[in-house]
Amino acid sequence: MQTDTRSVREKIRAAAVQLFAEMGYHAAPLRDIASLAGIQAASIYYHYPSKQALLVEIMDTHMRQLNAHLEKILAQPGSVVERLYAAIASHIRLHTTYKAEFFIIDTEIRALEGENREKILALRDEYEHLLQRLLQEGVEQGVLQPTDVKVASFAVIAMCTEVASWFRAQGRLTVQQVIDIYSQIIAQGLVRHPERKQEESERT
Amino acid sequence: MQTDTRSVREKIRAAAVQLFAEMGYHAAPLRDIASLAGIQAASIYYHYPSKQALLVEIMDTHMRQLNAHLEKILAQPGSVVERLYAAIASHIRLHTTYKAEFFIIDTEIRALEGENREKILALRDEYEHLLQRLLQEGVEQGVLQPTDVKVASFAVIAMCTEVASWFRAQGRLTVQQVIDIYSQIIAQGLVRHPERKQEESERT
DNA sequence: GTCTATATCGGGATAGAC
DNA sequence: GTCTATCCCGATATAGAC
Repeated sequence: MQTDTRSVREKIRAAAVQLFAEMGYHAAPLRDIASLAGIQAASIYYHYPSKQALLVEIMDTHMRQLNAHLEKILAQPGSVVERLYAAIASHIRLHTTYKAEFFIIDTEIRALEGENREKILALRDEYEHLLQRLLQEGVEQGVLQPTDVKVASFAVIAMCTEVASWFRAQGRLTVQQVIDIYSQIIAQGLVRHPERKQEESERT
Repeated sequence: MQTDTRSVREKIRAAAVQLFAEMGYHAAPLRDIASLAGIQAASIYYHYPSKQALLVEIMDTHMRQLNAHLEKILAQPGSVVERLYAAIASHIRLHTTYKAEFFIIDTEIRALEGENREKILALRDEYEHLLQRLLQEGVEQGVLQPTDVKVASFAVIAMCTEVASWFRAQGRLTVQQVIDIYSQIIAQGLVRHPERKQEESERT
């Protein structure tokens, strides 16, 4: 046990992350956030102009981080499939490392007021577009299945995002194991096609 | 334009569904729900004991409906793969038909108080277990890829559930098209393996 | 920078008339 | 069954001392 060296601002933010995730934005009283941070409610206003500003900062920070990681991956050399695996790994790694933060992003978009909402949604759109561009490239190259790229991007993002809801750091699986399982599901699907040659799948 | 034949209770519930979905449970004032239903806020209490009861009824109804549909599908004859396709179709069909209701189920679990939360979570667990049993059977039969059945069930449910967030009835795709696209992604994955025979996939 | 005290408001819920 | 009127509480935010 050593003394807490985080700045008050950081403590407030961490407390907000915890309570927004546990109770939801509207249900989390500023007094409780302050209490968790070890100060009085009024003191928060020296560091943040409003409760809403706290929410926006949390969402903005990690959406930008998510986008930055994906941009870096897409800019790297390597095949579409390799970059897709890297994208999946990055998404899951961030969503497990910043579990609460991304859970908030995923569930509290509605709590954003006015232009804050537009701003965060624009970042989310950007992320989706980056992934869609990769998938599109793969489909055109013929290395990915011909599919609806928009829908496929939603599917991949949804399943990888939801890891933040159920993953437990001390649970049965490591992050790497989760990444491997998801990668395989996304790449090959669930249905086994043993030595498929010419014959069609049984699907109508 | 004909007269509204829905009971007042139904109107209240429909209004609650709309506003809970649009604004979130805590952000939706009972006065607005009443106004949408064409009555005064106090009149709601003749039909429902509390705001919370309204939320519980909405969630409970549709979680039970979802489970009932899946149970029926699993009890039918047919291969695991056929039943999996039927399960996906059922999930997506319900999540697009009752888009707002399932969006609420997906985002407002935290708003449930005390034992209400346990009750709804138990229903969700039940659904997951039903799907897991099907997947497990498929893996054991060798018709599904060897995978982590729990994680696979989360992945399938997450991606199919999120359809409720983006689907628009008047949008580019019909429900059936969405079902077909998702079925293919879940079954075969995104990576193409042209005439794969013995050679391994390029994945490390 | 943090505190105490408080302004101000909107929310769910209730009482009781009709 | 639905209304009007209102209770009562907890919420964000502000004022101003220290």
